[in-house]
Amino acid sequence: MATIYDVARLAGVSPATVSRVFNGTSVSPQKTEAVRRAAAELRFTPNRAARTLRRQSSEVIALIIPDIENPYFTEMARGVEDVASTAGYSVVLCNSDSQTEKESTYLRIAMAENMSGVILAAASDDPDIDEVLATGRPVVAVDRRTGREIDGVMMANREAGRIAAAHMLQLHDRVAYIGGPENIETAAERAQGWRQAHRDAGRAAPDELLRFSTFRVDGGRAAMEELLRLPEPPDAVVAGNNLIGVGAIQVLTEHGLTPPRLGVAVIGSLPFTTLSPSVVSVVRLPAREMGVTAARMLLARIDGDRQQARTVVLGGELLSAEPAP
Amino acid sequence: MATIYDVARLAGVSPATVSRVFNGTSVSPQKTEAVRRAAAELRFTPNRAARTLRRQSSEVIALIIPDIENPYFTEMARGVEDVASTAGYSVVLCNSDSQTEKESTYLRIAMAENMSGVILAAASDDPDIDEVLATGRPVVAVDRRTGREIDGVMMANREAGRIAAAHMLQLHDRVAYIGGPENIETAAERAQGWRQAHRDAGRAAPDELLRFSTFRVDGGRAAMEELLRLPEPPDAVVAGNNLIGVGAIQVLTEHGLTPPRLGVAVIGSLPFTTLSPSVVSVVRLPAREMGVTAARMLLARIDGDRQQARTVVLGGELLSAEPAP
DNA sequence: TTGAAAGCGCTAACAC
DNA sequence: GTGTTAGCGCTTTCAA
Repeated sequence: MATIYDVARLAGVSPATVSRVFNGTSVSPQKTEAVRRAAAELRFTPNRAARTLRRQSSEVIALIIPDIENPYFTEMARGVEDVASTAGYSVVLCNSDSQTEKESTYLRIAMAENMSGVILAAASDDPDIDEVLATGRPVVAVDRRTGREIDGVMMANREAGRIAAAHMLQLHDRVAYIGGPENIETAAERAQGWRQAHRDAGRAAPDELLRFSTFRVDGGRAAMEELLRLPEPPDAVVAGNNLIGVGAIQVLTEHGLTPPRLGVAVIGSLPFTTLSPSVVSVVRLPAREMGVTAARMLLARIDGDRQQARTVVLGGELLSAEPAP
Repeated sequence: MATIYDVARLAGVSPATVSRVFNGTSVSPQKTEAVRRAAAELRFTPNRAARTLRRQSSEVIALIIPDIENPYFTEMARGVEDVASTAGYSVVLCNSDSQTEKESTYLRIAMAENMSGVILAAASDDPDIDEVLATGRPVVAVDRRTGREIDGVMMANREAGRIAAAHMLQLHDRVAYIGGPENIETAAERAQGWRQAHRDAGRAAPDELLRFSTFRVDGGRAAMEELLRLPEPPDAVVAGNNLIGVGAIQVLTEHGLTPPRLGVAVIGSLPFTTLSPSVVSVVRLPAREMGVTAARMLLARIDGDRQQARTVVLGGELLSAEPAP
């Protein structure tokens, strides 16, 4: 790989001038042209490690998510990437696998690589970000709060849970809820919405129909199996995220209870569904928009935005499978 | 962030000794201990930009895929990541979006960042990798060939197509095929398998039932719609990849033809399916294994393996929905 | 506008 | 085994 010295020699200028051409400071038109020509001829690309070392920052942002195989997060990643790449930033996608340890490793790497900032969908409610913040690098939280005074983009989880459950309660009596791990705020909030819907309908929330599981397909499967084994099983279920929805519907299908035989509402889009859209209600969560918003906030911070930390809350949209009364 | 000079001062040794402690060359136990203590106290993490600049290589590998929202590729990514992170390497996941231009950009970044190697699922059959290869960095091709003499891990595409079609031909007469873009080898090979199956069965391949589309859900949808509008529609269909399968089944469902009313075989796993496993035949492609194998080959090359380029071909596994005769 | 030169933090060759 | 030192390729003062 050619260096600026090679380019400088070929163009008959100093290395500093080459650098200036590539960084937009004023250079005479002739020299600019000569440098461009030489750079093209040598297929010169600035060495990023050197640039990063010198500048103490690189045009890379880290996006750390808990599950790269979950379409909700990949959709969000697309949003982040589109905004970032338009602004000339690259995105490094890191999969924490919901493990705080892996997450910390990636956070250290982000620092050690002098990355410009981090977008974090945290694996726990107390992620290891203080050191990153101490270096002055911005962090934006997505989907899950961090307990820090930083920018964030969240979903209206409680409201999403409430809408989904309320919708089911219009046509069903015993509406179950399967959520993610109780210690993850997202999951807890959505469950609160389910409770709220019962209260709003003047009923007691049937806690025997509430299950906290994992945000994965197998979690949805296990919980649904359990619910069906109950002496008095539910006649409808709210799935706390997309993958739980998939697992629950799989189990229902295996038991001959494919929706709408048993009512199903899912929080988040049903990924790659092959069901008719008219049989399952979905509270669509705008994942891509969450990514776009987070990326914009982060870039603004990188550009020196110093205003107080803001949290943007995005609402879900009910795509109803069943008629409102 | 602390530097090795800070650590050296605190530990009462030279910077070189600190470096040695972190790089495994011989240092006396006492000094090692002193350095470790000082490093811990200062929360020292080696600056990667500096290390990379000096070493001319970083412990990062790039994984470039055409569609980050396709579970086939994210499953592969998991395989790559598991192997790489065990070996102390980080994986940077790049989404080329099937655009050769974006792909080239990421390849340049990989070079400019001095990454150790690249795993590439190419967007075209002639990707822009010669410069990377010229720098001596290894590239391993996955899923799609590159026309270069480099290591690769491919699926037995033709065979997968043949098995899927042969299976459908056991119970059906008019077996259609919907594949990805004809100019992508993967797609063309699988279609050849479909033709082969017809020949093997002593029939002419019904080319009016062959559709080349995109490897996405909308591609599968459009092609399936077309096929159903035919004066003499098919009674079974082979989907050339997972997402085409999803799109095709969606359309069938909307037309009241949910499998098994019309026979469906899919090449690749049906992502997050909510169908009963007994209604759709799947030729499972071992995506994770492809990633694992590719990562191992790449790491071996990085470690100096100089043997001739090899291509590993992985076979698919038929998960049958319908009884063999 | 341009060039010379210092230095970002680290590693590796060399000297002891 | 350990320290000194040069230098990876770039950006950015400082002077001209």
